[in-house]
Amino acid sequence: MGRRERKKAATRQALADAALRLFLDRGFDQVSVRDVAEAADVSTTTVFKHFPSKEALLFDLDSDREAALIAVVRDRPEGMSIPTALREHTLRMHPDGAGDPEMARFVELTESTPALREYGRRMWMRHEAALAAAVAEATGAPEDDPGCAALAHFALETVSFARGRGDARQAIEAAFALLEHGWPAAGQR
Amino acid sequence: MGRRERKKAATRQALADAALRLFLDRGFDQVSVRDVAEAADVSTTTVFKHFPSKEALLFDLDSDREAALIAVVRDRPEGMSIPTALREHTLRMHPDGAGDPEMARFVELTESTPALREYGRRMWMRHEAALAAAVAEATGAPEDDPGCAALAHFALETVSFARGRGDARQAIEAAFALLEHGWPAAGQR
DNA sequence: TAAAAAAGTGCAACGACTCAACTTTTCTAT
DNA sequence: ATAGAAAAGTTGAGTCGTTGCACTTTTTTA
Repeated sequence: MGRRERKKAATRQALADAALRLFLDRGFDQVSVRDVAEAADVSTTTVFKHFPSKEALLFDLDSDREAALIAVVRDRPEGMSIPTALREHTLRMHPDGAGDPEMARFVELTESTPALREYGRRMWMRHEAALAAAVAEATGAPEDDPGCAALAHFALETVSFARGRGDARQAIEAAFALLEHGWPAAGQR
Repeated sequence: MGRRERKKAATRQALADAALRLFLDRGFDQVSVRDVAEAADVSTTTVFKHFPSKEALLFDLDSDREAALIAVVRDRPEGMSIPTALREHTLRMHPDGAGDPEMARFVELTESTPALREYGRRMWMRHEAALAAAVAEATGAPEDDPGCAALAHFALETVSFARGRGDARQAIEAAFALLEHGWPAAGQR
């Protein structure tokens, strides 16, 4: 790895670090890209050579979540339904305040800033096509089967739905119950 | 209605008209707010006194869609399930190229411009809470029941899901079938 | 090793949007 | 009816995110 690539990676890291620190400190909207650039001692243009947008400064660690999602569908235990497997995965991934306080502050920041919420949702929803394909593969349906695509879409949407509700865990469970069993008929309610 | 309010409404209408014409003509990103202001013979700042954003210039006719949504749930025919009623409503509202060509061009514009797609979705999703309350009311569940909220969320998401898929009608039907009957068990697939 | 290609950096600019001030219109108290 | 206050419309100057163009630096190629 040449000196050039090392310096590039260092600059990128310095930018991400400075951004995280400043955003947590003052709030996303109270920090300008110029501030971040200055804190990392580069020009504002350089920021956008490393990151496609201001929001992207925060969502740097974004890889192999798609792979995990697909593996959950493909490698689920014998007899477990796809919605159940996805529900367990979603609940497992969901950041309950239990983790370190740094993470808690990060989650609080992203959920309370509209631009970040929206960006996070878009990033998450990018996996819809891949997940739909995995579901189709697992059930033997045609690759672009609309039912599989709908399940993929709604399963991913679940985390967006859980946001802003009081009890996120309960919301996720209710949403997946609907996907698994459908809307209860009038008699059984 | 005084002269003042009339003039205000006239300016607002002139802005919306100019915006629609210019956007359809050149495309959303190829028209600046300044262009719209100039076409309506006001300053750019005035535009933002009438509309909260550039996107809002297009989504002016936005009222009583929520009322219709709630009425669909409340006044559905005896014996018709809520998901079915919402499915019929969604299909009925969906703009198939059948209407006037002006509408077709409008739909094409909003669907091909990312900023407009996103904005349209946000506006549409604003009705989630009201729809969830209507569903809870209709089933006798507590007002903030997570299952009712999930149905409302997913039912609205349906149109977002149908976007970008080849056959929108088929997509909507598949999505509502999932909400109505749940994910088919392994045996019946 | 020179030249050329590629990549990093920065200045200046554009477009969306806001702020503080100014003007005009409407309301209210005499 | 009218002066003065309050409300609302309008504006020019500025901020912030983001991009095009020019320049420097590093790597590759002849």
